[in-house]
Amino acid sequence: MMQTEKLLQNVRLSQTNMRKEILDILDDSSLALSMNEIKLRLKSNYNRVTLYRNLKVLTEKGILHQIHIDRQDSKYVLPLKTDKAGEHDQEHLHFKCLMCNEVKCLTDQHPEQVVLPEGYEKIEVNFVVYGICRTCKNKN
Amino acid sequence: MMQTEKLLQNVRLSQTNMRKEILDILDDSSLALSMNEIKLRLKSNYNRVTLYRNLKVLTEKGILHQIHIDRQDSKYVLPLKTDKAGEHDQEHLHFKCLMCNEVKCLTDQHPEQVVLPEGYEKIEVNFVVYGICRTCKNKN
DNA sequence: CTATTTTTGCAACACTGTTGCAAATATTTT
DNA sequence: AAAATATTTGCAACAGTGTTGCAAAAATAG
Repeated sequence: MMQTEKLLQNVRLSQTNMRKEILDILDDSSLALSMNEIKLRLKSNYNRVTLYRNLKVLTEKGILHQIHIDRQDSKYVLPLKTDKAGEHDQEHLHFKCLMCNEVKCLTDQHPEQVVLPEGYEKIEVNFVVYGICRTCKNKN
Repeated sequence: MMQTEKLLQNVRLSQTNMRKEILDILDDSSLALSMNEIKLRLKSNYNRVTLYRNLKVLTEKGILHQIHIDRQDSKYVLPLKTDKAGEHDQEHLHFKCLMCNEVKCLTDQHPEQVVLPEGYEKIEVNFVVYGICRTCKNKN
């Protein structure tokens, strides 16, 4: 169980219905969800711009994490949920199934420490593996 | 020096001006380029749909490699050029500088072999590190 | 409860992705 | 090399997402 109120309070964002719903939806989901998948699960008919702005601000504040799957597809996750200890930016891989398009966090797969050339500074990483998931594989 | 003709011939694509220009542009560039960056370097005023279709087909045929930087940004490289031995899909990291937006292939950084859960099949990977490059760092 | 701040919905525009189709170009065949 | 065939191009058009400004609505602070 998570308290969405606390999350919003910590970063000084107002407690609006849409924000609480977004966090609940992502908390309930075992998969990373796209903006549109989130939109479909919202109870009321909210405006798409508002959703866009909320996903943006929640990501900027570090509450959500955005995974850049490909040009047409980016997904959001609640890292507080998937990572054990509340470590926001634990580096881990993401897997996208090219058949069912589902995206999973491979939280047990931490990439080795990235070594950048002299003088380069790392801020964030985005590691995606594309392939076929077990469920889709068994369908054939 | 590369022979763009051979590349196109190998995959049975017609030798059109735009295709030859695209390959030359990417061959000349030390950086991964976006669709728009390629468009700006084309000599004639080609149609954007044609460019889109050519980048798509060249990527599908394996001549170009597309790097998914983020939702608004994807870049193309000529892997034959950057990888030594003509190994197309050598897994390596990409680095995007968040100040100058340049994208470099970190060809000497090969990620350790990815281990997927039982029953999952890997097809492709896309690993991007975001940060600040040396040049931008020295400007401050 | 009122004043202030933040958020929402709407209109509007930009850019990229995407398709269908006819005209233009490239390739193959004779 | 010209004709026949196949491929590619440019254009129109539409969809989806990103993005901004602004007034109305909602949330928070006093």
